[in-house]
Amino acid sequence: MTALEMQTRHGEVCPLDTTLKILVGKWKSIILCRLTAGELRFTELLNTLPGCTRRMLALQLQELSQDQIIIKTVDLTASPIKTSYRLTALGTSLIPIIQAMDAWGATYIKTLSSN
Amino acid sequence: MTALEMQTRHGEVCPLDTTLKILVGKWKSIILCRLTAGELRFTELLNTLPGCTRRMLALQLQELSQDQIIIKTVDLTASPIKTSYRLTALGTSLIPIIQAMDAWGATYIKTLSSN
DNA sequence: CGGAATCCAGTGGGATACTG
DNA sequence: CAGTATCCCACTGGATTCCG
Repeated sequence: MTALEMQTRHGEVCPLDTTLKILVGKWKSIILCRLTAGELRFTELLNTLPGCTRRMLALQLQELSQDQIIIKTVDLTASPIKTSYRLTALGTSLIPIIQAMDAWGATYIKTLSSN
Repeated sequence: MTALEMQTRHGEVCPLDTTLKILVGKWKSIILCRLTAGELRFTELLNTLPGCTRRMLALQLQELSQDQIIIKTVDLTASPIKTSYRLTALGTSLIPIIQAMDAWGATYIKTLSSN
């Protein structure tokens, strides 16, 4: 089920929650950070995520795809088959927010660390 | 445990994840929306959150307090005792991000609904 | 009034193994 | 190479009850 379906199914829809549901997941935020730089292959992505298993990466990519934040393209002419992932227009429109949250988090960490 | 402790405990710290951990919780985003308008009492807050139990509200407020996003003040001279919650400076600095995410979510919902 | 304690169900995510 | 399938555990959040 997509994040939007999860929301609309139960009464009230808070747009803020919709956005949060899309971003939340063990590896989603960092995947989004990576894809901000451009298209990546499954294994390339995996290699930039130490500690992430293929299963988890596949799951998180699947959810982001269903929410139309990223898109997957498969090159069948290649051998072995190559699959690539990149941000959609919707995903790209999230970048400023991601950057703002990343910056806020960095400030937050510095503030609380200096106590 | 605070969101920051959760992060720093396990190796890598992604500031974006720190921010997300703070915002995620069944009622946190909507609580933050409410407190943006100003200070509120426990019961006042509860009344604006249909479906939220006292236990859940108390839990979410506790976590937000530990993360220093909101602050709780208790008026012992009143009878019955009154407790109020309001945003801290850190919490206030989150408002633009919250508004941006809310706006993005609204656009997202409209975009996907018109398919 | 504003919680805390206890119990319980659903789910996110880890380990491992298998596949087109 | 790029995934699925299974099993399992820990944690989030719900229901209910009790307390200062």
